[in-house]
Amino acid sequence: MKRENRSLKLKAPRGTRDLLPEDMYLLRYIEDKLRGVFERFGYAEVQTPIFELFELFALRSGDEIRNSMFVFETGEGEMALRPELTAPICRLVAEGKIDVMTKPIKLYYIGRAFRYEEPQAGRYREFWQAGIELIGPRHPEADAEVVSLACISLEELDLKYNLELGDVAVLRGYMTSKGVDYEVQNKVLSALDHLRSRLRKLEVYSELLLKENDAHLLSEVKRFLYPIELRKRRLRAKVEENIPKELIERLEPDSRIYKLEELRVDEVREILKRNTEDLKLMEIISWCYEGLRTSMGTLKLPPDVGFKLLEALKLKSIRAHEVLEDAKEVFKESEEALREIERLNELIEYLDDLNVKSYVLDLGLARGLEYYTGIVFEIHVMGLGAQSQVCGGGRYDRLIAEFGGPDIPSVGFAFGLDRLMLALKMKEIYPKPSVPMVYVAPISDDLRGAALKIAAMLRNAGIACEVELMRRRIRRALSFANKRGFPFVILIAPREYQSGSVIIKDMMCGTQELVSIKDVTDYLRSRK
RNA sequence: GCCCGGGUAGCUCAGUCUGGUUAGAGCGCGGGGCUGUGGACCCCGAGGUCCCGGGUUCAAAUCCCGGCCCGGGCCCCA
Repeated sequence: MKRENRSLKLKAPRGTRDLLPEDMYLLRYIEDKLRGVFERFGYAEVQTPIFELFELFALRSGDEIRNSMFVFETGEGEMALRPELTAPICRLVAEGKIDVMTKPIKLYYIGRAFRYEEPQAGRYREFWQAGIELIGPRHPEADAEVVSLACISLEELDLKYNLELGDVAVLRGYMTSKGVDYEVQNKVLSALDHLRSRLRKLEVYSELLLKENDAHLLSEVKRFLYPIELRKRRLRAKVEENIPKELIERLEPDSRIYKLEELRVDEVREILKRNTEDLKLMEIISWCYEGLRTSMGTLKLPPDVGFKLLEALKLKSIRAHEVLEDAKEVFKESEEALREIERLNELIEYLDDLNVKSYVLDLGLARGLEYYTGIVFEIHVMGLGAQSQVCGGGRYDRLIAEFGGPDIPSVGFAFGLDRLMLALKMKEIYPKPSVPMVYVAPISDDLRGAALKIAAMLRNAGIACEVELMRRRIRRALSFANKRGFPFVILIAPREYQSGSVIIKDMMCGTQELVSIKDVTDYLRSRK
């Protein structure tokens, strides 16, 4: 008690956490549910090392991932704690450890991953992932099954969710038909995703302003607009001859953003609206005139392609068929894109067959990761704060080949178990560890041995029980048993024990019975 | 890296704006009321370097400066 807690320097590192019994129980519960669903679909569990050669993750991931890994040097090369589990699984397959002739290969995993990032709600440096990889089929029915598997998993956990479905193959198909290099495609797709999230943000601000027009929100809006304004001014000042003048002139600087608090709400919203257009324009300038950095130098996207891609941002709706109709119109000149749209059409039919009917189809959804080649999807659970995404996945047909394995297509997804835990905890009713059925308390000190004997007998018979170990007096012992929630207490009293019996007290209703020691096990079994 | 909020008893927190004798509450813990009986009973008790360092002041948990740590948000993702 008098220990100096503050002198204790050893605590769990930032971003990690200790899972207490209640947490572990919930985690195992989720694991069990997911295992059940995965195995019902024919997936088999694998486990890969917690660390891998740094190269495995560095190979295809962007610079940001590079800096967000736990890396350490060994005598046998640079190692990294895995930041995700898809790459290790692909490595495993590429190594030829699984018979790739008999397809499909269905694998699942549950394990920890590590990222060196700033911790936040639902985001840790050490976190749990559970996911599946379907290796072999390249057809839409495989995609559909994977998506429905993710949905069923959440339904099994009794969680309400929102599914967002996208497909980078359409945009890739379009770009390919326009002769855009694969690596440039990757850059554009992640840039598009980034743009998308910033545009959404502007919308959110605009809505929030109507409700809570406070200084805090305004200063946040200001901070968001400031860099945009800055870039506008720079672009205008630069006068790069290769950027068309009419584009630059559309980017009008607006010094009103420096004094937002003096403006009316509708004026601020108007500024936000104008900035959404400006953001898109600047993206075009960046892609098509300034160029995108790739391993082969700075490459530029043809302007007509750039503008076309921006149109993809509008291809988003819960009415999937309409999105596809619009997409056909937008990409009508590209046979490749049309073919992918046709395939998507097939996919949504299959989803319908699998009862996946409510989702947002969004062709602008690209998910930051660069290795996706087909469908991509995200699943969100409301109420989790900034980290609402509990699942992310998609198709990556080139990954295994990139690791030096055979050219096998695959689809997969991963759940964030930490977030699932949060989501379940928020529901108030979530599985909690059970208390042993019986608590054995002696009434006098000389009967402590007897208590141990009785407990041993019960445990032998498979009945979970605890013995009073704190030498509490009977009153405190019952109080403790009550607080812990034991259904039954066995009181060992001198007189009764002498004649071969104990007192069994039902803590629910308060009644107690004298039971002969040899009948205790059966008595408790019958009361179960 | 940037923007908020926080650090006071084992736990959850009040007190801080408006500085002032022994720093509080609830829960928990220990004991008693009751030789051997819990749940919303009563009484008593233990338990604190008020995150650290410096400054202002007759006087600092309280005000100022610096630091550390924790939580939330931006970015990115699970």
